Amino acid sequence: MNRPEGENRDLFAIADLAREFGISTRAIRFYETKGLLTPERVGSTRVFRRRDRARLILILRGKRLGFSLRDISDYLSLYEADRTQHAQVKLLIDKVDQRMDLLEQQLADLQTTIGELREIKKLANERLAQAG
Amino acid sequence: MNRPEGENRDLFAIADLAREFGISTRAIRFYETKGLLTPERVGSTRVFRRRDRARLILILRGKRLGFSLRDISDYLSLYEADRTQHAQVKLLIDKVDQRMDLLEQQLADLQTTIGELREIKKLANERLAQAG
DNA sequence: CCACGGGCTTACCTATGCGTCAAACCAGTT
DNA sequence: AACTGGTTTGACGCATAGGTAAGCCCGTGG
Repeated sequence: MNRPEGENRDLFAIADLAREFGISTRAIRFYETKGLLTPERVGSTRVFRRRDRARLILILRGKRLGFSLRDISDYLSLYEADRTQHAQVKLLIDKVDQRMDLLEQQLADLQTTIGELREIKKLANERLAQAG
Repeated sequence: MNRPEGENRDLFAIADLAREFGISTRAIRFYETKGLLTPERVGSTRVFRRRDRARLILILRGKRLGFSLRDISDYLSLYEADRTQHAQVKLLIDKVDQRMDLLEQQLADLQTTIGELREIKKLANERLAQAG
């Protein structure tokens, strides 16, 4: 009745992945046009294997991290075994470092903003109390 | 000869602000069309006061924080003195909280990614050593 | 036989946030 | 008068990441 779950299977339809990861089939096709996924075909129908599924997971993580599909594409090329070239890897590690710096900066800015909002909120509350 | 600096003056031309904050005049006009800035006019020429300059600073911080101009616009409405309504403020504080959660999530994801990159780098180095 | 669910492709549409001219208008100077 | 520099409004362009049909094909079940 219920097929084995993600990890255990080896063949996935586009809708399977879409459902599993809560994205649209359109998005998946889009990633393919950008070269991030390269599903096989049976006739004209896409057939994804575990490898594609793994890549998709990395794609989605990359997106959560705020990287562009272009960046993610570069990152994915790291996983193309043999071509693991030192320079490439360094370049990507640098990108990740930059991204971390940016996020830390943002967190700091946010602390400031939060402080201001609390202040505004306090004033608002006082005003409400007086008006009441 | 040299005019007083930002803080001390009260009138600014569009180019003054653009220069001071390292953005284009086009960007400033764009913010105006979006209602984030409302400079006065002398004839057809925009004239900005300290208030506009202050708002611009907030706009730029909002952008650093990754908020959309729409969000920033909402945030700025907080500074419209009297209308500091409790609900509004809460709503925005929520947004900031959400943003913080997101950033923390991103930082966590980044730690994972960094770990993986280090691993890849290590493998690459080993391979280089063997090849050498 | 025919409808129905999925999948495919092509192609146009959207939202963001400006960049990049273009054409025009003043103001002050030479 | 001509030129320079700054400003204005319009309007089109661009990149990113898909959304949203439209139209076609295929296999299945009633």
